[in-house]
Amino acid sequence: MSSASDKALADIRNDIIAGHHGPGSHLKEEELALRSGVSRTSIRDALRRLAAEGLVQSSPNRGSFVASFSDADVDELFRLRSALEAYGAALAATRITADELTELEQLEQQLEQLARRAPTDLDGFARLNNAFHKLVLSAARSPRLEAMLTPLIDIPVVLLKHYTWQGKVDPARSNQHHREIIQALRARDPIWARSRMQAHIISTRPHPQAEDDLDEKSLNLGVEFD
Amino acid sequence: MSSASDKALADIRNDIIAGHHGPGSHLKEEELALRSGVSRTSIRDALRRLAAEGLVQSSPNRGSFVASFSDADVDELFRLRSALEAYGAALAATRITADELTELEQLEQQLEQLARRAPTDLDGFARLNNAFHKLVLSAARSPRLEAMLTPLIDIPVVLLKHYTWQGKVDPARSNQHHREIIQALRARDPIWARSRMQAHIISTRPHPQAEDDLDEKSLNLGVEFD
DNA sequence: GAAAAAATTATTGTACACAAAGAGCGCTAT
DNA sequence: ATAGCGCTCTTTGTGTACAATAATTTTTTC
Repeated sequence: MSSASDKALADIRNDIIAGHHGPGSHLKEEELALRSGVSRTSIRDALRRLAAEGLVQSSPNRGSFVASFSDADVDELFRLRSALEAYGAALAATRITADELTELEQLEQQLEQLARRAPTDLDGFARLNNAFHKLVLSAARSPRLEAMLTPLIDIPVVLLKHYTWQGKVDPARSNQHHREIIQALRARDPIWARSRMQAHIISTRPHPQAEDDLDEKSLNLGVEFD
Repeated sequence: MSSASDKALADIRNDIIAGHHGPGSHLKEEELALRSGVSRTSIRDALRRLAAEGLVQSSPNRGSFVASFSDADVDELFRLRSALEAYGAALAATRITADELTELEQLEQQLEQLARRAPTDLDGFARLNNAFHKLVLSAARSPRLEAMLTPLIDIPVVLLKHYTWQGKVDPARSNQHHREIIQALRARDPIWARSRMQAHIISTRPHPQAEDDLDEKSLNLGVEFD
C-alpha cells in the first residue's frame, strides 16, 4: 500500500470534499480507477481506508457510497468531536512547542485577514480553520486520538457543501475563539484550553435546535475520575 | 468484501487475541493466506481493517505488525476508553431496551459464577467482561461511537496475554461495578451511568502509577458545554 | 579481518482476469 | 394492468501473476 493506493485515497477524498461526489452517491470502483489512473485493486484499498474514517460507507456486494448524515448524526458527530477535541486541547496545552504556537498564530492571522477581505469565502475559511484544528490536535501527540478525530474534523467540510448550515458560520466569533484557545495554550493551562475548545466546537454546531430525550448536562463526557 | 475477507479478519484477530502472534511480530501475508485458506488479496483486505482498528500497524513496503504498546500508550488508551465508554453509557441509559437489560443481567450472573467457581480463569473472565461492555455500547445506538470504541475494548485482552497487569484484575470488585452500572441503566439515569462506567474503567487500568506532567483533573474529557 | 558494495532472496504493491452476487429489465400469466 | 418470474448486464469479490521495494547474504576491497 503506497504510491498508487495513496494517490487514489487522496483523489477520492478530494473529490468528496470538493463536492464532486455528493452524499449517498455510489462510488463505482472501475470509474474511480479510470479517473485516478490506477487499478481497481488500489481503489479498493483506498475505499477501505475511507470507510474506516467514516467518509464512505460500504455494504457487502453492493459497494461503497459517500456517507450521508441525518440531523441526528450530525448532532452526535459534533458532540463527540467537541468532547474529544477538547481533550486533545488539554493534552496540547502541556505539549505544544513554541514553533507550533507561532504557526498557530500565523494561521489565526490569515483567518482574520480572510474574514476582513473575503468574508464569504467559506471554502478558504474551512481550509484554514481545518489547518488550525489539526495543528492543535497534532500538538496533543496522541496518534490514536488523532486518527479518531481527523475524520470528525473533515466531515463538516463535506456537510458545508451539501447541507444548509442552519446556525450559520460566523467567522468573527470563530476567530475570537481561536484567539482564546491560543492564549490558553500559550499559558499552558489544560483546563482553560479544554473548556475553550469545547465551547468553540459546540458553538459551530449546525442546529442547537430542539433537545432530544437527553438533557444537555447528561451528555457531558467527563467528570471527576473518582 | 465479504466471506473470504471476513473469515480472514476473524482468523487473524482471533490469533492475535489468543496470543498466537505476539506484539510486534511480523504478519506475513502469504503465511496468513495459507493459514486461513484464502488468497493474499483477502488477507490484505483484512489487514487494512485491522490497521484501522489499531490492532495492527502497517508501514509501506514493510508490511503489517501486531501493534505493541508502551506504558504511556496503555495509559492513554484507558483514558480515552473511560471517557468514551462513559459517554456511551450515558446514551445507553436512555436507549437501552428491557431485553438488553435482561441480557446484561445474565452476563453479570455468569461473571459472578465464574468468579466463584474459577477465579483464575482470566480468559473466560475477559470474554464475558467484553460481552458486557459491548452490549452496553451497542445500547447507545451510536454506530460511530461503537466503531471507535470496539478496538479500545479489544486491546486490553491482547495486553492481558503479553504484558503483566500490574494493578491486578479483581473480579469481585469488577462485578460490583457491573451491578452498579446495571442499576443506573435500569434507573435510566445517564449521569449515574456515566460516572459509574468512568470509575469502572479507570479502576481497571493497569498502572495508576506515577503521574506524568498532566495532573488528573486536567485530563477530564468534558465539563459544562459552556 | 572488517567494512562496503553487489547480488540474491523474501515480501509487499499493483494489475489483470475470472467468478459470484445483485440490480434492472422485459416477459408472461392471471 | 400488474404481480411475479427469469434473464441479462452491471458491479463487486477473489485469485493469481508480475513488478518493485526492502532485507539478507555473499563477495570484494582495503
